[in-house]
Amino acid sequence: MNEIDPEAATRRIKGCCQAVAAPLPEHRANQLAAMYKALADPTRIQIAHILAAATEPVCVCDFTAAFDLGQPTISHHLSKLRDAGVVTSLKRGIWAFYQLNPDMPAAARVAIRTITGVD
Amino acid sequence: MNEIDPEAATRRIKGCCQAVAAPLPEHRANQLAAMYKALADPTRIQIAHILAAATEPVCVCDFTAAFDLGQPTISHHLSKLRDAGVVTSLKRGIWAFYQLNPDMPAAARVAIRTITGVD
DNA sequence: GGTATCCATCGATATCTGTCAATGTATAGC
DNA sequence: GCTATACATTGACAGATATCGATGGATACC
Repeated sequence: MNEIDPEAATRRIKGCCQAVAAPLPEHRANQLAAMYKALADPTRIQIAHILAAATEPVCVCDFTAAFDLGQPTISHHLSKLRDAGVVTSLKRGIWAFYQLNPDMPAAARVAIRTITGVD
Repeated sequence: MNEIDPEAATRRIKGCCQAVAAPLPEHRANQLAAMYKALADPTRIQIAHILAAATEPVCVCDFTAAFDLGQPTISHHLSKLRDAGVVTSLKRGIWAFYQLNPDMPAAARVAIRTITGVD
């Protein structure tokens, strides 16, 4: 009703409160949080690093060889990255290959560049 | 002993394996993962967004007013960001104010720029 | 000093997450 | 078809996390 919330005005007089930026759209905040969550694990950071350095899709067996983790765990991490749109997968015969998603969200691309240390 | 691991050679013949980039130093992967973990929450994304848009340190009471969350929960999120080195805090009288850490890790600075949509 | 306010910390709890062992599914080669 | 291999999925479990209510510590004001 009132243009000014009297309680807020009182608080402002007391010297603590100020105008604050409008929040990001909820879906945007969720989207960014989900992307960072996908990268919020050392193993997935390493996977992203390996994929960023590779010139061809990388076989899952290379990941299971590179990390001291069970095959289901590697599979779990890869699917997290795939769900986040960071990587894509393809099957060739028996093998599954992963690569960075060429259509990765822009925010993810920036993060990958950070991981590779390009800038 | 041998220069070539026969089992690896066999697998290579089968067509699945390839040379893969050396992993990042463990501490670097952990550091990046911890930083992304700090931002892997919608509320903390919003907090970072507000701080990036602010010209002065922001009072905790502004955060408790901006989010539909209890005061202890806000305090929890702020301390997560502080532990990650993304924000710093100061007390003035009764109030606590938070701002982006001017000496934030470079990777965090890139992430904040992503959140604000500057690039 | 007494009281009120702001914020951090503690304790509890429900949910999420990383990991492994076991199982399922699909393909290749015999 | 049978077997072996590669990978995904499921189930289980320990540890982390987001949230809240309650409490505690510090400061301002009377």
